[in-house]
Amino acid sequence: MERKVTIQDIAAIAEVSKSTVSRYLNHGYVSEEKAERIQKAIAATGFSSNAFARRLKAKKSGVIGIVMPRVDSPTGGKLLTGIAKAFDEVGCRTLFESSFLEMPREIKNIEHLAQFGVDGILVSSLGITDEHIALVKELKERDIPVLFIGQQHEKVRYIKADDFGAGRLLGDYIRRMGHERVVFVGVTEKDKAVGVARKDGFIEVFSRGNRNASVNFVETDFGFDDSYKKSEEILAYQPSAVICATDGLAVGVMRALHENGVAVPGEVSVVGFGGYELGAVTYPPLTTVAFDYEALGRRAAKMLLKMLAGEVVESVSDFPAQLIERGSVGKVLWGSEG
Amino acid sequence: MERKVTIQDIAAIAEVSKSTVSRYLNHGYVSEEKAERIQKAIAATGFSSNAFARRLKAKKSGVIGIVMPRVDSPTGGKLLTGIAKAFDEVGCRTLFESSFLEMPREIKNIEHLAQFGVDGILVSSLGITDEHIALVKELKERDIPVLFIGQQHEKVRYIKADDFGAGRLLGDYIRRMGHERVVFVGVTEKDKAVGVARKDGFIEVFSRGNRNASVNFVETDFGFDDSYKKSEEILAYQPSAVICATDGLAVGVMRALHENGVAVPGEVSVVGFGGYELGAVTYPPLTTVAFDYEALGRRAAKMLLKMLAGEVVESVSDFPAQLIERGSVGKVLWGSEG
DNA sequence: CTGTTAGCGCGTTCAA
DNA sequence: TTGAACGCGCTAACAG
Repeated sequence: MERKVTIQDIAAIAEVSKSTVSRYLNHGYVSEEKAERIQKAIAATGFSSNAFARRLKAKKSGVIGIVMPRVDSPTGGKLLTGIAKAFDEVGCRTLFESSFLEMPREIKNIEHLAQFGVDGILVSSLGITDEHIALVKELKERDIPVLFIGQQHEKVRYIKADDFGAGRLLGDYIRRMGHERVVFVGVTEKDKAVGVARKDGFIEVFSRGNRNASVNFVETDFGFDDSYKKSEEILAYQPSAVICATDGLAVGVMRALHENGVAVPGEVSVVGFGGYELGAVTYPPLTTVAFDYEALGRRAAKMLLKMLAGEVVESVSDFPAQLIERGSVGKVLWGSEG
Repeated sequence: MERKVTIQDIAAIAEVSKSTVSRYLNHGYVSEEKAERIQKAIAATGFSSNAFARRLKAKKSGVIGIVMPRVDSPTGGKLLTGIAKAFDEVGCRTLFESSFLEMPREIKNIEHLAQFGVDGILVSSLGITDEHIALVKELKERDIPVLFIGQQHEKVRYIKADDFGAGRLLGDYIRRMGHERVVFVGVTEKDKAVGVARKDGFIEVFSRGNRNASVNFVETDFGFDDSYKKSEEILAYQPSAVICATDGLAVGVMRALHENGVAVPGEVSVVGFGGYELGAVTYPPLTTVAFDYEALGRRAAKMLLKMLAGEVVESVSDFPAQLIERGSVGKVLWGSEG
């Protein structure tokens, strides 16, 4: 590898023409004898074909574009890990861009990546707008498939965790634990997945046919500090349980409760969504509805690979959640409320 | 952007030759008049030059390769964020690969990226071996600069946090708080930064000229669970303070202490290295020595950019740490030990 | 099954 | 200052 090894070089070493090498690399219509010589030459030089040159002709670069809002979050990190592993296994490279939580930037990222010449694009989205749809349509004509992660829209292909189901799971659980007066700490409804689906799922199961059920809603930003600051508002409702749209929010609430001398789960129960490691280290450890984001990432990668191969894939919106009972939810004794 | 816009297309629109467009894009030896026409065409089409084609000729692709052990960690995520921001600002793309914590793979990643044709490589390393050095030397001849992050070796360019200084900072602090009998919970010495420098720095300041100082060492793997499991061994030394090489380790120790009914910081103090958010949500919140990994990432990116520009840069090993006093360290009253 | 030939989109000569 | 012609490394079409 003294300098860049080209297909030309190994053609010379193996004493064949470059096209034979190319054929060996791509389809395989080569005689055993020459194939072996080529194989040796490649092994000896550590050659791997230049993706830039290949893309020019083959329209395939082996490079996948990835857009994420951020990676410095447990969710984003796990997701990217799953994606990276899956693509790594099939020899695909990943070109990474971040939207830094800005929606307009997300669009720019996709355009960028497409113009760059990636084979396909994976977008961990903040929300799918009309602009997204138009862009994806254009890219489809240019044979660049796009798969969205984490948000849904019937006009595009997507894969997302079952936020609604997760909400239902928690609604059922909290109800069975005897809670009736609860506060749901959520985020902006612009986020259909985290802000709407989780809440709706919870309310549907929790409130259905239960006259005594009471759900008050408190909106915060994402993040530990934000829910912490809203604790006064939350406590004013005198809930027996606080349901938080993310684990980060839940941890903030727990901290506030702790500082106000409110016992968890003795007096107030707290639950979150996410299953972050964060929640495992608190006192008490946080009960949560967990998504396996790494698995979600892997599956997304595999879906895109299928799309690349021209197969038709169906969107996935039921990627399952799992209840992890740790120690932050208690059973309400009959008549103990108020 | 109906289909891929090429330099040819905008040449036609602007009624100039492709080479004029190319010149406009790269140097700028174009008449004002034509420059304006070209400028308009580019804006109208959303054109951006095809990196694959460009790399073929120009040997510059505007793509930087990044190798990281993992991203599903607070450290990795912050680092990548800083890197991504800095490169984004100058219009560089980032090709990402993970070594998945395997050292041999780290080498493969670098080779891969180089053969792919990236302009330069940033490696968040697990440790710099002779193989690394040889490879970097080869790549230097091919004009592909490599910058290591997090590990040091005099034969390569690197940037790393001042682990030794961080250890000293903590050694001084713990000593001033009156502790004498402590346990240092560390990781393998193969990791020169985390496993060696932090410990050595701590011991140097903590023990110097203090006959009563006693530091026992317990080795664990990285990770919350690992230190948790070693708690018995740690407590057997009856320390008044436990120093942990990472915050994750510290949180595991705190949990074990808590479950054993040992008050923190009342009976035993606990500190970590890292400054992760993780430590901010525990009870008590964890006192720690923090590194600003996002800033570190930005600085690394800028260093590589300079190397790309042909400037000579010096390795950095004093990226500073900062003590964050939260609530897990108490003052030892005179004579209260044992 | 194989080698020859012709571009992919771009940057860089070279004359003009 | 400009445009024409060439080639980067590779794959695909062709003829053998």
